[in-house]
Amino acid sequence: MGINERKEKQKVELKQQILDASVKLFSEHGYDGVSMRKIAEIVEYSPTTVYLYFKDKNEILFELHEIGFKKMEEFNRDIIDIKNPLLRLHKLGENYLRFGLEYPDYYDLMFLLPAPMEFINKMQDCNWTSGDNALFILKSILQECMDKKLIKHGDVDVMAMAIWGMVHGMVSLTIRKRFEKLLDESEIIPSMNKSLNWLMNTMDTSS
Amino acid sequence: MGINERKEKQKVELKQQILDASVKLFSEHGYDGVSMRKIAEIVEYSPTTVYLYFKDKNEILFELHEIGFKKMEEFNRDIIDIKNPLLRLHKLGENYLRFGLEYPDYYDLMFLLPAPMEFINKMQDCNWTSGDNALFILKSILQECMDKKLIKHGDVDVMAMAIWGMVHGMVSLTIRKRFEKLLDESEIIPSMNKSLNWLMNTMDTSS
DNA sequence: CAAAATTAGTTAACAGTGTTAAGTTTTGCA
DNA sequence: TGCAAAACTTAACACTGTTAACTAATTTTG
Repeated sequence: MGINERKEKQKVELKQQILDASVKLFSEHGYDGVSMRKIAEIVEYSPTTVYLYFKDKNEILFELHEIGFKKMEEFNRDIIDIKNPLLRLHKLGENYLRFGLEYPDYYDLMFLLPAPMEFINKMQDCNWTSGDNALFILKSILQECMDKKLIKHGDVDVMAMAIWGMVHGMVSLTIRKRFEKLLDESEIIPSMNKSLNWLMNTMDTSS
Repeated sequence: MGINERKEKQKVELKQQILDASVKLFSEHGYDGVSMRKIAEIVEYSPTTVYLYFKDKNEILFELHEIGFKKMEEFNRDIIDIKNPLLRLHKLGENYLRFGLEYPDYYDLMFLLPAPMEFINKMQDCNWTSGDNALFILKSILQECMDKKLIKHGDVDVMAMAIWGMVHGMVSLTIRKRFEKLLDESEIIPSMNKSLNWLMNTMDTSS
């Protein structure tokens, strides 16, 4: 069935083109810059054709959110080399902050905007796999720190929530412009890193 | 000038009516339920009349954000009675979490949505007074803790950022539904409180 | 008191949004 | 070649915030 194969390939290609157009709009004009009509214009099809390849706009935004998680994974590719789990945890936190500030739009989609979660909730198998994987990495490192007695014994889940909460909180307060009027522009990023340092030091049993 | 007084009073009244209508829509249908046309319909004026009393929709949302801060202040009315600043800090954190979960829509407007900040940025005197005041309370308590040597000496600004970041992070991850698929529904709120406890204990010099 | 000027409010429109139902064109196969 | 299925488009719905231009009411002035 060579003809069916070719048709299948064309379908996959157009789906990818739609996604590429979405990425282009998203990267250049942010979340609000993505609209079904603009996507359709780029791929040179009518707006309704997009709906033959994606259920709705949320599905497209979900795919963009997935791309964001892949970018974040790349950010953390080098941390596995760090032997000391406490240092590795620290670096993971630093990377998280850096990612959020370098890709605020992707960060928004991954952790702030409702769209991707709305899509997940309408799926049959509604799991947030990307979030699950990211949290697993954090928990594993924390467990290792505890096993090696580098941090005080405690509930890993609770500690993971606290640490993730802290870095997420600082990133989201920054990208949603809540620090702008409170801190000096130039002090925001250093302060965030200092806050992370403070937490790491406070946790460290050797200090 | 009794006639001018009456006119002024009428203007103030209609402005208040518009705000009341906005609060009603916001409380009953959330952020997306507030629209200029719906507000106009409630106050029984044409949509464009609203623009004679508020510069734009962002100004209305800014006012709702201010109402949110007043609600939050009420939440913290009783904490001044707590003598021990470390306990007061703990209670402040607990209240923050509780407020965010009880009034997720107001919390959204106060700390997550861009609208109020966009309004502030277009003002001549662009200060985020409400945010400033809230941060001041946190810093003051932290300073008192440090003065009484209940916590390790350090930079108050940095610690405030870390603590605010953590509680804000946990609330925003909750209301933006990032914990839903990761934790058991019933465990979210207890876990958040445990995380706060963990931080407080880790900070406490006596433990 | 009547005319002019100011204030208050409305109508109509612009330029966009996501999404759906119905209709058309293209394609593949018997 | 005819027909069915797939692919795609047109037109429409029900909204959104916002502005310019117009009308109606009210106040001030001559």
